[in-house]
Amino acid sequence: MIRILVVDDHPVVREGLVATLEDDPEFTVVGAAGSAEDALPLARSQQPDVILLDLELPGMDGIQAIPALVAAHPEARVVILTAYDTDERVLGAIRSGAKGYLLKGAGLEEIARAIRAVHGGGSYLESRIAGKVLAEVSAPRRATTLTRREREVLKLVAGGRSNKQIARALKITERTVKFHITTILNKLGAENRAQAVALASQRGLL
Amino acid sequence: MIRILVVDDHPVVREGLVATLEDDPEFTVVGAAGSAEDALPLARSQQPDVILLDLELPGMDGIQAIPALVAAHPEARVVILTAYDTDERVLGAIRSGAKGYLLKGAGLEEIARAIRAVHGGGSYLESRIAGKVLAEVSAPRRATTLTRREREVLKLVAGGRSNKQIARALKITERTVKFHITTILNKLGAENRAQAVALASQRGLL
DNA sequence: CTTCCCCCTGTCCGTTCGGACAGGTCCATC
DNA sequence: GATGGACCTGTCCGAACGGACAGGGGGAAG
Repeated sequence: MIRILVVDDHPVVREGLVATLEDDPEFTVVGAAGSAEDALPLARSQQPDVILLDLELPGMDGIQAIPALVAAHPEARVVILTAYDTDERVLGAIRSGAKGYLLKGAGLEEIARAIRAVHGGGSYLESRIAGKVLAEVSAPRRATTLTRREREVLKLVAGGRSNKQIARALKITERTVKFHITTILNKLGAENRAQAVALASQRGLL
Repeated sequence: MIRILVVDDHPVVREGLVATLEDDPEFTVVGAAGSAEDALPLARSQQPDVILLDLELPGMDGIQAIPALVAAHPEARVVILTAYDTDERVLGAIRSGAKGYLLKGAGLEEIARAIRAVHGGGSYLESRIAGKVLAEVSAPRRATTLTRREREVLKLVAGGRSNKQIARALKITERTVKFHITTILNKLGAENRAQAVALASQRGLL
């Protein structure tokens, strides 16, 4: 009997998961929450074997929630079930300790397979996700990680501000703004600021 | 007894909706489909009173599916239940004939309310959605609709192409490209191409 | 203490943008 | 046949952009 905690802010999805998991005699849902904050005390008190976690949550971010949940109950194995499939999200979740990653749209049998896999000490990545992870380890890591300052600059660029305006806003020189933008373009592989905004947007960096 | 057809490509959401709707004695689910193509014959054969429709579907787009479903069974009232809340999606769905619009995250009672409302000949818009619709009718129409050509140009801009490159790609003059871009900036209310890309991206125009 | 990373600054220069002026054709609707 | 929308083109010009050169300071980790 695998004890499961469901964390999803959509009532429909949450109730659907609870109902269908309960149908399977090898699973029992010991708790359901709509936010990471609500899930933490449940993880402590209910001692679930597996936590099914959505990444898009109100309040605390899903990625941050993973270590917090594991800290609350170290035996728990976390399986992500979300609509997001950007590299940042996927790799962030894996690095934070998720043992499974499913995309919404996954069939019920696949969810069951993933739960069994991680409960048995293994891991389960949906094929599309597995591909991303493999690409990450095989490629020496194309620096997609922008520094805090670079993200600040990029957000202002996306807001339509000119270099001069950004300089004023951040209290730095226009020259420094140009420097940051050059770095951003290199890291993202963009030709100019417009493409940088497009790439950042589709990778969820804004 | 309100007859309902559920259309959603996520098995979890679909099953969750079916299960919880069936719990309510005033509803009966007469069919469930994962795509518009599968839903059309069901709409014809099952004659549902209300169709719960997700907008993100494989194959035929959800917005296009609305008139098709209504054509298949004119008595049906369509309620949208989706994660998208961009102006384009919302207004597109309403214009296409949707009578209700709910966001994923809506509670089960709210979904029930919406179904009863549209079945009674009324309509039901979640408050956030209602705000968008009101803004649309009150404001004399801020032209958010880009022409085909403008979208073409904007996509190339987002791809990092310069005006000269766009001109070559579209076999027009660089001057004409500038003309289109000026129009795009005005329509989107952007200061420059970078912001235009950001706005277009978050409104789902790319 | 050295190394590495993030952050900052400077000059020079060719290219690109975007606004403001003004004009044309094609096509569907009325 | 007129009207309006989408699409196209032209010149001029100041401002903005992005690359290339080269350099300094502070904090964290080894």
